Order: sequence, then structure tokens, then C-alpha cells
Amino acid sequence: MPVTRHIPESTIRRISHYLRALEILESQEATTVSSEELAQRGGTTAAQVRKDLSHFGSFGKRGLGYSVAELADRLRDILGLKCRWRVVLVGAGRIGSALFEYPYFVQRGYDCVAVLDSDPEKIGMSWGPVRIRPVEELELVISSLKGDIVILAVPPEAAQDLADRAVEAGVRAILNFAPVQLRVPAEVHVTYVNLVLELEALSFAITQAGSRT
Amino acid sequence: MPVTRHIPESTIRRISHYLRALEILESQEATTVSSEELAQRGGTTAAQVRKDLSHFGSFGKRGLGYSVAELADRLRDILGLKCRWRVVLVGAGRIGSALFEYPYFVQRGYDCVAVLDSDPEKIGMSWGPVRIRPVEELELVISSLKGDIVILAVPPEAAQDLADRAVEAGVRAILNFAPVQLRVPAEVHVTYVNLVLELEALSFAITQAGSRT
DNA sequence: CCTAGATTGTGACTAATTTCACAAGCGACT
DNA sequence: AGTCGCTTGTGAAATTAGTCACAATCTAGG
Ligand SMILES: NC(=O)c1ccc[n+]([C@@H]2O[C@H](COP(=O)([O-])OP(=O)(O)OC[C@H]3O[C@@H](n4cnc5c(N)ncnc54)[C@H](O)[C@@H]3O)[C@@H](O)[C@H]2O)c1
Ligand SMILES: NC(=O)c1ccc[n+]([C@@H]2O[C@H](COP(=O)([O-])OP(=O)(O)OC[C@H]3O[C@@H](n4cnc5c(N)ncnc54)[C@H](O)[C@@H]3O)[C@@H](O)[C@H]2O)c1
Repeated sequence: MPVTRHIPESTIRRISHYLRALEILESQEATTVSSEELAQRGGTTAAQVRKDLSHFGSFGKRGLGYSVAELADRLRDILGLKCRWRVVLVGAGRIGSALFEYPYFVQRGYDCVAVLDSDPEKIGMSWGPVRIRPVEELELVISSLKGDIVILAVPPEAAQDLADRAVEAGVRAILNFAPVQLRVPAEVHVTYVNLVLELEALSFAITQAGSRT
Repeated sequence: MPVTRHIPESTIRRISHYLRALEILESQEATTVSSEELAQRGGTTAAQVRKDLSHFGSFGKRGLGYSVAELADRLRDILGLKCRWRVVLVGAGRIGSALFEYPYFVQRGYDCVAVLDSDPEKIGMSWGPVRIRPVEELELVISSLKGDIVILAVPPEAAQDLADRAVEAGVRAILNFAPVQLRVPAEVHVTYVNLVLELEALSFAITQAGSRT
């Protein structure tokens, strides 16, 4: 891999898409794929695919395309999917339980090592092999189970405080479902899932399209 | 509102954030706000806030800032939140039910007018006032209930087919939770929620940061 | 009425990202 | 070995997004 310069966020997103496309191709027992085909499946252009990949090295064979298995392997490496990640889930509500039961995360290397909540009715319940713990144990859980990633699926009022505590306990990555902007030190990475925002993007687009003259 | 040129997607996202910030300010009974303050709450810079707003007109008073109530009103207008949207939810599984029960959608103007599924065990069940219908009724529901937005919370294999049917029935906007890129005509708007992708962005970032020399 | 202090709106500049275009490289076939 | 068809990798060009700096303009207060 070449010297790691800054890689655009959008490139990473597309790399994820390419990997998913490659996995489908793998299951169909395709052995090679062209940038053109990857582009179609990933919803972009062939030139973009090649540019994205060129940030990390050159993995293809001219005249032939990319080896499906080899490229998939390289992309997993790039995305950090060669190891398993320990995820701590905070908030055992609707979103939390949907995530917990989603099998694809485990398949991709994300193991939910602990679930925490503040609701006395939920604490102590068992979700499969995992028992829901009181949220007071957050720091303990992160340090003792070596949590890498915290998922916040809690009400917006609670999110910042929990983020602070998680960061303090050493977590470097947070996935936040609460519709608030978290304030964290620069070395901590946060991604957001904000469903209302997605709907608003849609209603803006429809309104806009309709009112165009 | 000035002639509607192309507005960056990222501007729309930020506008959503500003609106959320303004609603919090409204509840705290603030009457005016500066671009600087909005920027802090929205996680961006003051210049960006002003640039974003300038795409749509000029809403502030120099020397004073923006009227909280007035700006919120204008942003709701821009985002198309002045009317109620009729949402058709396809897939009454884990994600579907979490969405259905989320009160903030209704508060923001998105009403779930129908829920559909293909599972005979689920069809006929009542979710509050809504009865789960067979997915065969998709076209009927969209046209008779005038659905504006379809949410796809179904397995990836089913998503493209359902999207095609929804588009055929006249839907102009789709929110897709299935991890596949949908192929739709250009006039149809699609947004994606892809949780695995968010986690992958995080594991990339952590891996990257660690290996930096 | 006039000045001081604050904050917007915007055009020029800078940075980032995407698209383009094509030389270079590979395999297959003769 | 030589040629042909195809596809990558990549610098350069074009486009798009974001930052900066400041004139314009508002309120408040004397
Ligand atoms: N449900 C949705 O469809 C949806 C959509 C968009 C955004 N969200 C956001 O996702 C977050 C979770 O939503 P949800 O629908 O799962 O909510 P929920 O109310 O179903 O679950 C929240 C859980 O967090 C727990 N909790 C509250 N305070 C806590 C604390 N301090 N520490 C630990 N746990 C705490 C609660 O006991 C509850 O179990 C919210 O911020 C919500 O705004 C949800
Ligand atoms: N649960 C998660 O945390 C999560 C995370 C990321 C992505 N997703 C994606 O979201 C989608 C939904 O996930 P889920 O966890 O809710 O799945 P789920 O299995 O709980 O629910 C899917 C629902 O869709 C229904 N369905 C299947 N085929 C259908 C069809 N042709 N027409 C109508 N309904 C049909 C099923 O009966 C089921 O009720 C999937 O594409 C999944 O990959 C889920």
C-alpha cells in the first residue's frame, strides 16, 4: 500500500459498495470483473472505480480486469475487516434490538460484546448469550472487554454524556443514532445515522422537482 | 425564493441540522441567533451557514442575526415540511417496526399510511390503527392512498423488484434500508441507509489512524 | 442625528473531487 | 513473434464545494 495520504470519505463509502458487489460476484462464482461492471453495481462510473482503487495501489490486470477474490481480499484489508471488532451497544430499545439481531454485522466481523441500558426493567434481561447490563458499567465494559466501537441507540438527551464517558474510557469510534451532533476530540471518529434527515432530503427533492419551472 | 439552481446535497443535510438546532432554540425561547451560533450547533462554520442559506434567499438582519422563528419557518418551507407526507412502509420486520413506532416522524410531518409485508403470519396483524397488508396491494395502496414516499425495509433480494413496482405505481421518492444500489429512473429520488457502511467507515478510520507513521 | 459595534450576504479565492483521455500493459490468436 | 482488442492506471482538465474577507447595513446608545 502506498504512503497513506488523505482519502476522501466518499471513496471509502464507494469501496464498501464495491466490496458488497464483489461478494455477490463471488457467490456467483465469477472470477474476474471489469471496472465498468463494478461501477454499474456500485452506482458510479468506471473511471471513478479506478481512481478510488488507485488511492491504495493497483490491483487489476490491464486488458483483463480485476480478480474478484483478490480484489475482495484487498478491499477487506483496506476497510479493516481482516480482524474482528468488539462493539458495545448502548440503548436496548427499538433500534438497539434491531441492530443486535441483524446477522450481517457478525458476518462482517462486528461482534456485539455487551449491551447496556438504564431502564431497570431491561437490565438483567438476556438477549441470547448477552445479558443487558446497567449503563453505569460502561467504562468497566469498555476497558475490560476492550470495546473498539460504541453504538449509541439512546435518546438524544443522553447521547453527549455517554459519548464523553465512552471517549474517556478509551473508545476511538462511535456510531450515533441520536439526532444530535456529538462533540468529541479530533482523534475520535463518529458516524451518524439520521433517518429524519434522509426523509427530509427526499421531501426537499420532491418539492424542488415539482416547483421547477 | 430565487431561481432554483442546483443545490448541493450536503447543503440540504446541513439545512436539516440547522432546523433541528433552531427547534431546540425555539424551545428555549431564544428569539434570535447568529450564523456563528448556528454553526456551532450544526457542526460547521459560520461562513458555511451563510453560504448555505444564501442559496435560498436572505433571511437575516445584518448586525443582529436571524429570527429563530422566522428562519425555522423558512427552512421548513425549503425542506418541504409545510405539508404532511404519506409514507408507505414495506417490510414489517425489525427495522420496519422500529421506524413505525418512532414518534418523531409523525411530529415532522411523515405519516405512515400503510404497512405491507409478504409474510402470511404478519399480514392482518394490527399495528395500532394500521393493519398490515399483503405486499401484492403495493400498487393499489400507492395509488388509492396517494403515497408520496416508500420506505423499503425488506431483504436485499426483494428490494429492486419492489422499487420497480413502486416507481411504476407513481412513487417519486424511496428510502432504502436494503444494502443494494437501486436502479430507478432519473426523476425518482432514492436515499440509502446503510449501517454496515457506517461501521466500515469507522473501522477504516481506526485502522488508518493506527497505521499512520 | 451620528457613531460604535455587530453580523449578514456575497464575490473572489482555494481546496477537493470527479471526469476525461490516452499511453501502457496484458492475453489470445495467428 | 506480431498484431489486435480490451482494460487498467494516471496526470491533466473540469467541475464542484468550501473558505475568506469585506462592503453593506442593521441596532443601540449617546
Ligand atoms: N426508532 C427509530 O426508528 C428511530 C429513527 C431515527 C432515530 N432514532 C433515534 O435513535 C435513538 C434510539 O431510538 P429508539 O427508537 O431505539 O428509542 P427507544 O426509546 O426504543 O430506546 C432507547 C433505549 O435507551 C435507553 N436509555 C435511555 N437513556 C439511557 C441512558 N442514559 N443510558 C443507557 N440507556 C438509556 C432506554 O431505556 C431505551 O431502552 C434515539 O435517539 C432516536 O431519536 C430512532
Ligand atoms: N436489522 C438491522 O439492524 C439492519 C441493519 C442494516 C440493514 N438492514 C437491512 O434492512 C432490511 C430489513 O432488515 P430487518 O432486520 O428489518 O429484516 P427482517 O427480516 O426483520 O424484516 C424483513 C421483513 O420484510 C418482509 N419481506 C420479505 N420479503 C418481502 C417482500 N418481497 N415484500 C414485502 N415484505 C417482504 C419479511 O416478511 C420481514 O417481515 C434488510 O435489507 C437488511 O439487510 C437491517
